[in-house]
Amino acid sequence: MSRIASVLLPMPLPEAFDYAEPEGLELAVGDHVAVPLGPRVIRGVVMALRDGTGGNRPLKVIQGRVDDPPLPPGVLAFVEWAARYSVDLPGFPLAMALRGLRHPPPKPDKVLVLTGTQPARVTPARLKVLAAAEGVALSSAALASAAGVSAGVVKGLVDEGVLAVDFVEPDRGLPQPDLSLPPRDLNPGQAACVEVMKEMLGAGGFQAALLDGVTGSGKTEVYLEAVAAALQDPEAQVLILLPEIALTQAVLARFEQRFAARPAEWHSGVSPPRRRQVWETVASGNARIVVGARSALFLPFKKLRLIVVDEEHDSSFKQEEGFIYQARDLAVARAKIEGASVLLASATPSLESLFNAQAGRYRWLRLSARHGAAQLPDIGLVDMRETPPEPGRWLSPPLIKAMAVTLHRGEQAMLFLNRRGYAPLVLCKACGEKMKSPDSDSWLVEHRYTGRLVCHLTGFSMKKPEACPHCGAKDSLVSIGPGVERVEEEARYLFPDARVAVFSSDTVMDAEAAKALVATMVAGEIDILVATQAAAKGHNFPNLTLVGVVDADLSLRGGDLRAGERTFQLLAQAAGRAGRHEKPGRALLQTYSPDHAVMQALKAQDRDAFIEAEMGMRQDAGLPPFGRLAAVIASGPDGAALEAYVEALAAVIPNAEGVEVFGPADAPLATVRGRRRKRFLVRAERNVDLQGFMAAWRARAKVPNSVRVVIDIDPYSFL
DNA sequence: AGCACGCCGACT
DNA sequence: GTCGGCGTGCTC
Repeated sequence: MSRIASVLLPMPLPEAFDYAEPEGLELAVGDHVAVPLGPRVIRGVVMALRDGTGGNRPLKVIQGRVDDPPLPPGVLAFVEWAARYSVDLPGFPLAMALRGLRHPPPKPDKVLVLTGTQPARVTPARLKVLAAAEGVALSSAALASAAGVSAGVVKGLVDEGVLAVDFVEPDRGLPQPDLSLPPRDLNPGQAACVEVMKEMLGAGGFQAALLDGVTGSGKTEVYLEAVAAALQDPEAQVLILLPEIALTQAVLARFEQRFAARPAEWHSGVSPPRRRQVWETVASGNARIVVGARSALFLPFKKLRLIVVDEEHDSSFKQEEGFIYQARDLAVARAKIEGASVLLASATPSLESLFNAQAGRYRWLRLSARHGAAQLPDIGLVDMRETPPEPGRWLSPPLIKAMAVTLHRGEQAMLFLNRRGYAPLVLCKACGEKMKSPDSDSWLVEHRYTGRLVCHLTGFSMKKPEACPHCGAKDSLVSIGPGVERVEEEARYLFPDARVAVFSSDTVMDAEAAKALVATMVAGEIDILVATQAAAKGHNFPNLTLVGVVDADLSLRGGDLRAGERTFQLLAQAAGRAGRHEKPGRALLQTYSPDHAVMQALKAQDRDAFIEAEMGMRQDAGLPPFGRLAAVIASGPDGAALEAYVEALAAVIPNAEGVEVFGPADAPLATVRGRRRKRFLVRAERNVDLQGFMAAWRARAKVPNSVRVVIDIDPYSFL
């Protein structure tokens, strides 16, 4: 009996395609295969096999098997689940699962080894080389430097046949974690959490827990021990998901300390050849611990037993472009598919996770005591109406005074402002024209370091003009509002002797630079650190005792669903920077609305009060986690075609119980990169099959060629 | 995503 | 008279 293989291709196709299994090739589900597609040959993955022939129309025949490690069943199921969940084409999540295979593995290293031949002439320099080469295989440059001789001496010996070129595989086997090392001392609260985790892992099958502990309460120790417990199974693998790569170095170091081996690392900063290596060691089961960003969820684990999602509330887990997904939710799904445990950890859990914990779907592990001698910082509000900064300045007198005291004591201060650049808006004081990006509605942000105006949405940038491009007035452009660069300027002016540095994605481009800056801060070589969100979490600065939040109201403005939640999280995290160690810390929040419930809850450090208020509000409005949201964003360069499509879509909204559709409206940024954007927002009851509704709706209207439609399940950014 | 097929402008 | 622009439609 011949067989039909259902082959999924990493391309925007609606479904897996059927191919005939060739004579004499025994395929298996998960195998990589090369298949003809139109005039080309594409690599795909066998999703299923069944007996049969093409029937009416003969099927094309699979060209052959590609010799890469097959995808395990868990990944295949996960890919299908993720596509259904995101209402998107299955080729996209498959492409993510194959990301490690796009590049060849690292090339073998060229090394020199002794052949046993004796040199014709023996010189002192040659003797040094022979001694250095004894029993090792080094590259010629490394050998020359180890022997302290020039490259010429080494080359001479190679030419004489004393040394021979050999090729060795670069270190493939990852160092294995040492599970015999003693755990760190845990306080009773931490020990209790670890016990629950051990119980969950012991019970087997899908289990979920929320590790809810204030900043500095020692969550990392808890999950390190949970990892140790999971790895008692000699084949088990664990995945630690982090919201951004700036955090990975610190976490990798903690694991290295605990297990005397560096975990495998997976994120956009890892080189393609290295990625392939990691992908293969994950597939073979040799990588026991993987630390990575959200895309690590698609790795081909052989026996995944535990997923830890650290800083689970962090909005960077939401992938907003291309294949749209919320990595925290997919982590739970992957754990379910694998029959593994998932641990969501945060000092400020998302309302969604708290909701699940309250409902008993997740075990709720609470850590309240701070680890060691560190104390919670004292949080104070600065009423900007009572004690405003001088005109054109952004730091209020109380904050400046606190900074002076801190610096005088030889301690460090951090000023936190979640805005890159110098000023978020430049306008002409003569005609009032606002500098905008030519192909988008967003304001151009002034960057003084580079002297340019930059659109943070599209990347457009231009030199700051001398005269207003609208009315031609000279020297009429004024910078409105603060960015980190401007706060840095003010800090330097106020404290000319202080060492001031900026931590933002403009000054700290990659993980290396982040590491270097953190080290400088820890070493006490910075007095005032001005930081955006990039530095709001994860690092331990022992001598940091003051955090000033320049604009605490920033995310309270605008009608965003999660604004209050985000502000609370951000400020709690930023405040948590101060006084992690022995020195008591202090946080000062500059606000124009000190009476706002969020500000009051923060000041009182009353998280429960905040959550209760916020949950009540969400419940009344039927918003997540009590209801579900989805967005449709249609965009295109042709305004008329877009309008027509959106009208057509509005006319065919399916009738469904418990679903409300709002729109079409201009998306808040109505033009991006020259494309107009329209948006529908869908609100559904919790029990509604939202994905089914969205898929059915979209299928009812033909999409014109110039229009692109994106469905965003559980949208975060309303822009 | 590619790649072909298909109808309208400046060239050997 | 052709070469080629990229619009649109298909790939088991």
